[in-house]
This record gives sequence, structure tokens and C-alpha cells, in this order.
Amino acid sequence: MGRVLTSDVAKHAGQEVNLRGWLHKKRLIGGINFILLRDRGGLVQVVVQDEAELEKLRSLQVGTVLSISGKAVEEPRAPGGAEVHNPKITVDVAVNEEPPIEIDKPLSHEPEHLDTLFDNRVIGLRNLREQAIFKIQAEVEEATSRYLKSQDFVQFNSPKLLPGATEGGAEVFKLDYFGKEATLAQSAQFYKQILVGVYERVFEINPTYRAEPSATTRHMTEFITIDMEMGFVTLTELLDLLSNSVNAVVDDVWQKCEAELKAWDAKKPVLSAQFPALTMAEIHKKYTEATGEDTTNELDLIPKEERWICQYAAKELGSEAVYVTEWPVADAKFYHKLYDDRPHLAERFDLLLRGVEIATGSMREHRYDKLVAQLKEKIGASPDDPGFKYFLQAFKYGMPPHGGFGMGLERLTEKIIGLANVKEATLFPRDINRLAP
RNA sequence: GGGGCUGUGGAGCAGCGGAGUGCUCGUCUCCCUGUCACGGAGAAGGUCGCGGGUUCAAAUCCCGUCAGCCCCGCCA
Repeated sequence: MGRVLTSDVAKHAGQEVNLRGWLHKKRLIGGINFILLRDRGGLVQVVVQDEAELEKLRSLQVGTVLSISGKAVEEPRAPGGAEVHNPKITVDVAVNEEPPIEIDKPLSHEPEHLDTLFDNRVIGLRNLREQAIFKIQAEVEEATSRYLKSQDFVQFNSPKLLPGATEGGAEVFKLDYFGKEATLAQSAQFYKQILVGVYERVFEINPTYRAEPSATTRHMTEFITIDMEMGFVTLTELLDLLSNSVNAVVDDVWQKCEAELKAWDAKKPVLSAQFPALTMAEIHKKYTEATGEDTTNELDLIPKEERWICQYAAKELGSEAVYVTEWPVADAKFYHKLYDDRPHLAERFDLLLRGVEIATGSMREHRYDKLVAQLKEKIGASPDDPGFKYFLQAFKYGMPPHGGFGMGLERLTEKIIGLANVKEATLFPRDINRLAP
């Protein structure tokens, strides 16, 4: 007789079933005792009345691996409406050590408890509510892939070990590479653009590394980026595609992860079909008028402004997601395309969701001569530098107008669920202070 | 990197100059036949982050140091 999952016990009511899993909780009442068994399907209650069977579990801790055979029974008094009676218990792997944290009840996500949460991540992830986060994240990733593929995008994987110089801006990790210096990729930027010259529409979902000494609720040194790039498009078309992607992902997740979202009391984001777009200047003006705090000289949005404009968009524009467009050239990267008629502004945008920047994108300068000029002017780099040489080759031999974005998978998951810190939506977070587990 | 706050048994907290570091959860033993954060009785478990100083007396006040959290800068 094969193995039955805890989630299928109800379907086998009246039959003998074999279960395998972990001891999740013991509730010893006396003559009747309840133990919860956990497997990949979830939890099921096993009723133990035979003292000899119960004795096998004496002093064994949560986490003990068990095989249990017994009779599946429909029982309205049981959690989930079914349970297992008259179990024969086999202890496969005995656990005698008391676990460092209790996993049968919700783990605290209070900021001051996150260190404990991550120190004990290996065990804490066995908590059903913690697992739910990463089931949702897996579905976000899956839904993103599915949507982009439906729009003719080709998935790729770019190298994360790169030669010294890169796009500039953020700090990079340096490492020894057989006596030479290498860096960890701070984005797939150059590779995805290069691949527009091959496939027109491409994306990857892979790790990204930033050596920023940031200590915030939004930053990590390693995170997963959904990087996409598409050719023969305008900024408007790019924004539409991103709106469509996020809508598709949210709809999909709400359809497939109902139980997991409920565990976090997640509220489905209110999103318009195409997200509203406000220019940087408009937002500064509105914020300054509304709060009296003058931000009109800022290049970027300050975090308070990001939160404020999201509330404004939710209330006035019917969308919890909002684009910020028309960025000052002073804050632009060398590969960003400037507006031809207004060269003080870049065709760049951020996507804000529920107060946090979840994606950044732009149209790219696709004309070789202009791109080389911007490279020299913006970061003083040589087109012959090994970090830029191959990137520029693509342009030398023909690149169409194109643009793309990078979206943080963990930030997207965080905001979909309604968590407060990006690390809560990261399996094993890496930040300035944490490199393990 | 700058500013603020916090470190007390395995987890979460209280005590904030004076008697024996107290509580909740967990762990162990015993009782309990429908629990579901079960309940009841008992027990074990702490150099109060670390170092120095002030004081008759320091978990408590001061200085340093280490660790963590939040905000800012930067970004996904």
C-alpha cells in the first residue's frame, strides 16, 4: 500500500492509510492523545489511544520523522475534518534535542525578532506560515515566466562572474579569480540588452549582487531580479507590458495561493489595467503642496515621498501601483535614453507598489555614437574597457530602439503579501551583517 | 557611512541603585478520553552581551566595545 499525504486523508476515509512525515505537535490529554503529523501536504491529526504506541514517542521532540499507518476517519471535530485512528507508529529518525524555537504557532516577525527568525531559519521554515511565503514567491516567479513567455519572451541565464568594470553606480563585490580580479554581477543589464539583438524579447530571473552597506527594510546584498528587455518598442509600450505582467501575476497568485495568502491575511492589491504614471516633477509638486516639505530640488523621490505618492495613487487614481516618469538626467545611467526634445530628462521610470520601489526601467540609448558619448561623459569610461567593449559591440553592429526593467522578486513578494521587510520574503537573506545560514 | 533605540534561562518579556533576578511559552516527571496556543501539579535551566569605572551596594548609573533593530543616504 502506497503512501498517502496528510492532505488526502479525508479522501481515504474508511480505509487504512500509510503516512510519512514529521512530528509537528503533541497534545497529550490522557486516555486520548492527539499528535500532528506534517508532510508536504500540510498537517493531519492522529489520535493515539494505545499506550504502547504513545510510549514510542516519549521524550521525542518535534521534528522526529515518523511512519504512521492507521485508519482514515472523517471527523468534524478534527482540524481539517479528518484524522487517523488506531495508528501503528514507527520512529524513523528520533529527535531528542529540544528545537531552538517553537514552530507549531506563528513565528514573530516583529523587527526586533527578525534576527532570531533568521538565526533559526532552518527550523523556522518548517512552520506552515513561513512556508507559505515561499510557495507564494515560487508562484510569483512561475506566473511571471508564464506571462512573459506568452508574450514571446525567451528566458535566458547570464553569467554572474564578470570582469572588473561594470555599469557603475552601485558598489560591486570583488573577488579573486585565479589571480585576477573579478566582480559579482550587480545586474544582468548588459547581457539582456545584448540579447535583444538576438531574440528581441528576453528575460531572466536570477540573483544579483550589490555591495552597498545598506541597513534598511528594503536592501540586501543578494537578491533575485526579474530582468526583462524588449526591442522595437516605445516607453508607453514598455509601461503597458509591465502593468500587464504585474496584473497577470497578482491574478494568478490570488487564484492559486488562496490558503497561503490567507495565512498572512494578504489583501489583493487594487490595480488599474494600466498603472497611472506621474512625472518626478509632478510628484515633487504634489508632495510639497500637500506636506509643506519642499522636495522640488531632489533628484530622486525620498522614501517618505514614495510612501505618500502610493497612498495618493490608491486614493485618487484607483491603483496601489504607480509609475514615476521623466527622471532628471543628472540621476540617469549612461545607457539610459534621454528624451530627444528634452535632453535634461531621461526616459526612465520606477514602479512603486504599496510605498516601495519594486522595479526600475528605462528606454535605452540604442545609437552607438550617442551611447559611447554618454559612457565617456557620465562615467569617464573607455569603450575599450573589457567591462564595456563587448556590450558596445552589439550596438556597433545594430541595435533597435529598446527598453526594459528590473523587478525585485523579494520586494514584489513582500508587497503582495503585505510584509514590512524584504528579508521576511527571502529564504536565507544576505545583508551587510548576515552571511549565514 | 550618519542618527536613534535595544541586549536579562532555549523563545518572548518584566525588573531600571538596596531582601532570594520575576512572568509567559517551551523542556522533563506525574495526573487528565475530543484536544486544536488543551488544562492541572511539580522540577530543571541564568557568569543579567563583553570590558572597565562610580558606589557601602550595580541587571539597574557612567565610559568603552560588540551585536541587533529602526530611520536617513543608496537602490530592486
